[in-house]
Amino acid sequence: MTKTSSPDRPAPPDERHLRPAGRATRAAIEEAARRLFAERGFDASVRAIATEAGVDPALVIRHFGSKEALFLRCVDTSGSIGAVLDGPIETVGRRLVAYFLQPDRPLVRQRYLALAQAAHLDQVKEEMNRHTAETYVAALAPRLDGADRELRVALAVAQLSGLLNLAFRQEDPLVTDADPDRVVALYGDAIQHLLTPGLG
Amino acid sequence: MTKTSSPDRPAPPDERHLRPAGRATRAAIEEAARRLFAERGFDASVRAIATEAGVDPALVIRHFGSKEALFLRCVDTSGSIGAVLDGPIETVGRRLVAYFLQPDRPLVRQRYLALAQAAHLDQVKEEMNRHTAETYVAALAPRLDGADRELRVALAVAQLSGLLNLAFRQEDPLVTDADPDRVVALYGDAIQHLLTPGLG
DNA sequence: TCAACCAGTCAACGGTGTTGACCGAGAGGC
DNA sequence: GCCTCTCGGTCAACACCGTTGACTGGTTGA
Repeated sequence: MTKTSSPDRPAPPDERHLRPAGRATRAAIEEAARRLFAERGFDASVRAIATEAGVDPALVIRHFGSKEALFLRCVDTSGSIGAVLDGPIETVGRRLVAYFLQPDRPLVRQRYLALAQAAHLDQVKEEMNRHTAETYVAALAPRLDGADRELRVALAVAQLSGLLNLAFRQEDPLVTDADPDRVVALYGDAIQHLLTPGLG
Repeated sequence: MTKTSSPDRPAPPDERHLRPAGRATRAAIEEAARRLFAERGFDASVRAIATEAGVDPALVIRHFGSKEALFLRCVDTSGSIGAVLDGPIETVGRRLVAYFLQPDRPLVRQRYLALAQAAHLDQVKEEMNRHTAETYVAALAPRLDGADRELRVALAVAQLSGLLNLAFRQEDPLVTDADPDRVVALYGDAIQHLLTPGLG
């Protein structure tokens, strides 16, 4: 008796064979989750998301398996960072810092805070490591000179994460009260020094 | 009617006027908390700490006020970092990285993970900012040349926290699998570049 | 002696993520 | 048209969390 079509009872929904009603509420849950995760980070509770979507909390789990899986689906790490990485390699350090610190892009801040808050979950860790490798290392390492190209890009990502940590999460006044242009110049050059030691 | 000596009922214990029995169990709770916080970070539950100490969970709160306060008391940020900071300023970058990445000091790793995990708590944020200012900025800024001395030290701390984040929390294989000596050299020089731009 | 106070226990509150039992409705096969 | 079966959804409950307040005993100081 193969149990391919009827896995016991709880039956995890497979995205495909869903009826229109199920697809609609599923979308409503995901939309509510995106909004609340952006507002409160991983602290947004499953029950609050369910209330926002006008649905029973159990249904959230039934549709997405777990809070962690729903979170991963809602927080996409993609963004307009590609254009920054594709620009001139000699000035990518300052451009990266300027991109993440721009005050008129609250989504960047929100996304970082949500991810940093949930970084203890294994799947989130994997996703972030994958993002580092497939976005940053893939874009920059081939364009570098010298040894340890991939490691140097990874360390540059570490520098970036440290700055965002102190500025957004830690909110250290020494950084938040500083002149943003000075931060871009100083920290951007430090990143640049790791990527292209000879220049600058 | 001044309520200086009798604040209603619950009476927060003031460390001073404690009977020997109270002092003993208080110490037992703190010892259990230190062990469990080191093992599991902030996820260690008050109930688990109480069980480990052979005590009722309510007593933990009665003695320390809250889980957060107990955590702050147990995770001290002090260490042997002072000696590293007091050494030659021209090579402090590499020495800092080497100090934190040394594999034979699991306490450094544990302490960082516990603090990073609890960084969303306001008092933990304040404590970490205070530590940055009083330990790192106070020790290094007066010995630097040029402008933005304090900001540059704070940004160097940001660099450090980013490296520890990627190495300990994120466990990015690009960093964990790399040759530690290369990481010390590359990242240490990047920090050094921020502190003493002219040298090296 | 007796009142005040400390040490400690107990049950409960409101919150969390998650599970399993249950029910109504719609779709497919005969 | 009926019957069956699966999907959509609700409900109550579980186990855990941090925290609170009421309560009991034992010790201490006046």
